Order: sequence, then C-alpha cells, then structure tokens
Amino acid sequence: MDTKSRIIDIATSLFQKKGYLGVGLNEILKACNISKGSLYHHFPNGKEELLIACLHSLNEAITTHMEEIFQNYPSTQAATQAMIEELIVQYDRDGMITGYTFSSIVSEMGSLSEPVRNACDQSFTNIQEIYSNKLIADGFSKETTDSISLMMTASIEGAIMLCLTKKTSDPLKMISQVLPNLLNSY
Amino acid sequence: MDTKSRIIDIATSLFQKKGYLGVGLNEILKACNISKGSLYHHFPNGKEELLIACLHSLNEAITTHMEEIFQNYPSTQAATQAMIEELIVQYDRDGMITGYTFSSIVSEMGSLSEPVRNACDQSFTNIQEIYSNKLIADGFSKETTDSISLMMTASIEGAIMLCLTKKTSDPLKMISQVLPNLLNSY
DNA sequence: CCCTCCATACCAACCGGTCTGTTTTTAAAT
DNA sequence: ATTTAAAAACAGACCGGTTGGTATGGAGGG
Repeated sequence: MDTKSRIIDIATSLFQKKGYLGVGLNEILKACNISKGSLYHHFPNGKEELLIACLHSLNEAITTHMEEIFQNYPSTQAATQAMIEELIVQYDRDGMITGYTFSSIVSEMGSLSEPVRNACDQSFTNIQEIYSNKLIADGFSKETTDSISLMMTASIEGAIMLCLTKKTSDPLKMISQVLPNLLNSY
Repeated sequence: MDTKSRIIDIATSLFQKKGYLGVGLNEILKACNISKGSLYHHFPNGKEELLIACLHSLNEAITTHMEEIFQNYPSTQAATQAMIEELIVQYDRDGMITGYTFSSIVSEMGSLSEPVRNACDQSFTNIQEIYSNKLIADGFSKETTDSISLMMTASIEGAIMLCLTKKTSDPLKMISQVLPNLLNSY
C-alpha cells in the first residue's frame, strides 16, 4: 500500500478516536512512521487537507459497506438490524465505533471549516439515501421514506453517542429493537 | 452576578460552540475580561475543572427547563413537540443550539476523562428520565417507556447533529413529525 | 538532469499552568 | 468608629512544551 493511503487510513482512525484537534501532527507522523516532509508532500495544505481526504475515504468505506449489507438482506428492517448488530459487535470488541460515525468531527469543525462540514454532510446524505432506496423497494411512499430514513440516521447516530457516553452497547441494542415498531407504524 | 458564575456561563457557551480543545484559556479570559490569576483562583485545577463545572451548570439548566415544559403540557407528545419547537426557533435565530447538547464534549473528552464522561452521562440520564416520567404518566408500561425515552433522547441528539451538519433546522422539524407515530405505535 | 519522495532542522504562535505580587474585601479587636 | 490583620480576589509576567507549518537539502529512479 502506498504511503498516502497509509497516512489516510491511520489518520482516519486517529481522528475518529480523538477528534481533529485531539490529534497532533507529530502523533500522526509517529503512528505512520513517516516524516513531516513526507506528509506535507502528499498533503501540501496540511492537516485540514488530510482531514478532508480522511472524510472522503471514510465516506466511501461506509457507503460501500452499507450497500453490501443492504443488498444481502431482503428488507430495510432486516438490513438495519444486521448493520446495528455489526456496530454492537464492534463496540463490544473495541470499546469504540470506527468507520461509521463522524460526529466528533462535525461538532468540532462544522462551524469552522466549510469543506469539512460539506464532506460530513455528503456522508450523512449518502447514508440516508441507502436507507431511502431500500425503503422505496419495500414499498413505502416517498414522503414516508424521507421521514423514516432521517429518523434512522438520527437515532443511530444519537445511539452511538449514547453508547460512548454510557460505556455500553445497550442504547444501540435498544434502538435496534425499537426501529421495527417505527417501520410497522406506517 | 459573581465572577465564578460569569466564568462558567461564558465558558459553557464557548465550549458548546467550539468544543473543549477548540477553546483556549486566553480566549476564555478575554471573553470574561478577567486575568489568568482570577481563573485559577476559582478553578485551581484548571481547564478541566472549569469544564466539569460548566457541564454541571448546563445539566441543571437543561433539567429545570425541560421539567418546566413537561409540566405545562398534558402529554409527552405535546411537551416534546413544544420542546423541539423551541430548539428549532433557537437554531433559526442563532444558527446553533446552546443549552441542550454536549455531543462535542463527549466525543472529544469522553474517552480521555472519566469525570467529564460521567457528567455527560448524568445529563443524558436526567433528560431520559424526564421523558420516562411523562410517559409513565401517560400510561405507558415500564418496558415501553424505557424504549421510547431512549429513542427520543437518541433521535433528538442525532437530529441536532444533523442540523449542525446540514445547516438547516429541517432534521429537527422532521423528527418532531415522526415521533408521534412512534408513540402511537405502542 | 529532473522530478518524486522523504528527512530534518527550524520557526513563530500558542497551549495550559505556575508564580509572585497587588488590590480589595471581610471580620475581628480596640 | 477606627484600626489592623488575615483572607479572598485579581493581575500579569513567565515557563516549558507543543502546535501546525516552512525551508532546505538529500536519496533514488526514469
């Protein structure tokens, strides 16, 4: 794997763990075993450019992974539960959730950097669209689809936040149980 | 108002806007028009002690405010919609939501400082309990109450995050429309 | 020879925090 | 009521360390 991709991968993980401001350049350099010159060769505009590259990479990883899940399950409900189950397994194993959430980035940088905010916006939109497509396939109306997909995006994101706060995967488990009720209520 | 309370108020707002690491001590000092000596007189353990004081203050403000709303409305549904409406008004006016969310703090500091994480946990628990009490009063069963109140906490928190990301209050509006469906599905 | 890639020394700015000294307030003693 | 001592509150210089970022130079392959 080439250096640039390795930097992005490692930095992505670090940013997700500790937030943008929580990670220093030196920490990234050490984790990647590279020098400052190398980093600034691949990312001439510095840390923020790296962050945006990480967000794009993360966005693609999430999208492809979710699409794979949503292809392999017959209904929105089944796919969603499988996806949440994966998040739970990952949390119980690693004590954190990488490769899905970027709330920390948004809340830190959303008001400071438009490019960063846009990248996060794009990711949320993609996620919600995956829900929407499956809901449409399930036969829901356009309006209902918009409502449910947004509710799913928001509640799962919120549940992840609650898991990190409460140091347990219970919130995600509970959401996974509640979402079917929402789907059946339409 | 005494100096210490003023520091807490101003710092709380700054922390919510820019996150913990995004605000420097000097910025706080300038905003409060005080000196470093004064700050360290009131908070001998420095920045983190100040943050925790802010979280406690915020927790109390949220709790009392929500309890007031939930007393003045007959049902969970009405109270929740009124509360979300307030959030929307505030967002459309100020472009941000202060006095409710602390996701930024959790995602930055949750894994670094146990006291901070505990303070945030306490706040989430309090919020959820306000929902729960009203739901019980509405006649929901204990189990159902736990599910719904968690769903409400998570989805509203997530919706706030989406509002900040997308720079529109639409997500909160949508959640406000969807939540009644959830309540009626039990 | 040039261009990609990397390494390192260096920089000003800022970080949170400490220290010392001064002002202001409080309260007890006369 | 006045004096006085102690304590609370505040001001600002100073500190080591770190931050993100730059400039320069070298290695290596086409």
